[in-house]
Amino acid sequence: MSQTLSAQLRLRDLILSGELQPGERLSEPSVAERLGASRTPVRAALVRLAEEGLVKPIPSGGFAVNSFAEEEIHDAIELRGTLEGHAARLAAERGAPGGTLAEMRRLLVRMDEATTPPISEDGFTDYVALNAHFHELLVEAAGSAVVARQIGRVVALPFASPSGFVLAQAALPASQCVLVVAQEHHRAVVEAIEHREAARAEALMREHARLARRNLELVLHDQDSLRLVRGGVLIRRRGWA
Amino acid sequence: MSQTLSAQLRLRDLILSGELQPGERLSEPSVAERLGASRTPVRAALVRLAEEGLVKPIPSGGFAVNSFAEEEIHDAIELRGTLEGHAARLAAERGAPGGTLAEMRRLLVRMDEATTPPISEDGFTDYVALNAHFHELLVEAAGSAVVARQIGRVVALPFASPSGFVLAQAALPASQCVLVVAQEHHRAVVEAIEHREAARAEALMREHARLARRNLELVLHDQDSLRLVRGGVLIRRRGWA
DNA sequence: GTGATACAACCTGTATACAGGCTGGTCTGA
DNA sequence: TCAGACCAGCCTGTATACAGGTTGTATCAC
Repeated sequence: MSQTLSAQLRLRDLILSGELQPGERLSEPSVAERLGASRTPVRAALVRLAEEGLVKPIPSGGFAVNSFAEEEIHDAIELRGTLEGHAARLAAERGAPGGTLAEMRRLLVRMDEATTPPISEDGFTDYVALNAHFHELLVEAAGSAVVARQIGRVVALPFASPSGFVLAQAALPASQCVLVVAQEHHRAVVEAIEHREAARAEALMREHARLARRNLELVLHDQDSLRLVRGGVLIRRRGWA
Repeated sequence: MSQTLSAQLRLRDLILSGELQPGERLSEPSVAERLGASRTPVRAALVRLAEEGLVKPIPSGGFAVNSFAEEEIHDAIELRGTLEGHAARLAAERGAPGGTLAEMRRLLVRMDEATTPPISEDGFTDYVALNAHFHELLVEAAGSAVVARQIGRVVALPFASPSGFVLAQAALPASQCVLVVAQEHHRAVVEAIEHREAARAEALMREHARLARRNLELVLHDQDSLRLVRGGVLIRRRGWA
């Protein structure tokens, strides 16, 4: 593995885990020393993380750990809904590859199994992986590299990703019902794509993203579950410093 | 100006003007010599252009000038329509700042003047600038940095930008009618945002982007007008090498 | 004549040295 | 005591040297 990639991954972990505080300046020499690399790959890694949004350029040069207002995350999730709706619509309009649809259906069965009440902790963990895969397949079904790239950029922020709040949700009451609704969305969108019902497919994915928005609000008022959200430490809550 | 920014701008110009051919490998030493900079800023510029999409990473390392299939541009324009529709909907739902709306209305008047038949060549040039500004204001009206950033990424590709095909359009018959329709969209979307008609605002911007798709098809069958499209040399036409 | 191999040129990834500029603190004078 | 200026440390942007790997070509063997 290249030093650049290694630095990018480790730096991302340090940020998302909260070891590097939001607002903290990331000087190249200090990061380089911490990661045991030279300034060149560290610089490249910082540029990539800035692209992802985890790090923000400082006017006088260099980068600092970024933080996110609740409204921004709101917007990012809604934007994901619109983009995934776009992808679902394209898939329905143009027709999705048979193999992709078949895999989505297989995934639906496995997700049903994972979400059959009572849901164990492992069930949630399994669901996170399966759900992420499902959303990847949806993008694949649209068959557009341009759309895939764009969605990838939004989803790069972990709390904007489809599975961002699922684990935190597990710690909340009534969480099992939310999963049931989410599953229904998944099932219905596959059906809509198969039947070439474009408007329905789009509307479903938009509504689907709304579940994440609701989870966001719930989680923000529960310090314990917020810790379960990857990158949750970067979230600036309303009325906080 | 920094060497990095200078290299980025000049390299972008070289690519969009066709001086660097699509598919051509851009080795750091050769580019550095051409631009009179050292490898470090050239490398940074290449990374940024790769982010924009003008340049594509090569598996074995380094970058090559990218090219675009007609379908990709299709998709990029439709994606822009969806994102601008998203922005228009947000603006209508949440309410746009009064100042922004006022400026959009002022712009409408000036665009009307520029597009009153018969339209001179200067009229088209003026319209390009005014149109670009109008679309920027639409994004501003949505009041979301997340959305603005995302739209900015799509629009970075010149032929996916709102004014990408306007100049080429000037060389085509019936072009004046298209401008009239586009203007009607502009007028209507401002009205929709003012009246908080979210669904209407969104649908209008989607349809608005379709005009660009139609222009794309027209232009692709007219070699002369294709030359007027910035970055047109990067477009791979169907059935071409 | 063709295929495989070896070599040479080149290119990327990385480390590091250097110059210019910014920041923060301290000291001095009013 | 407070304000302003100066100074030192640090940091970024840039240039360049070096090592490892890749590509393309030329040559040799079959």
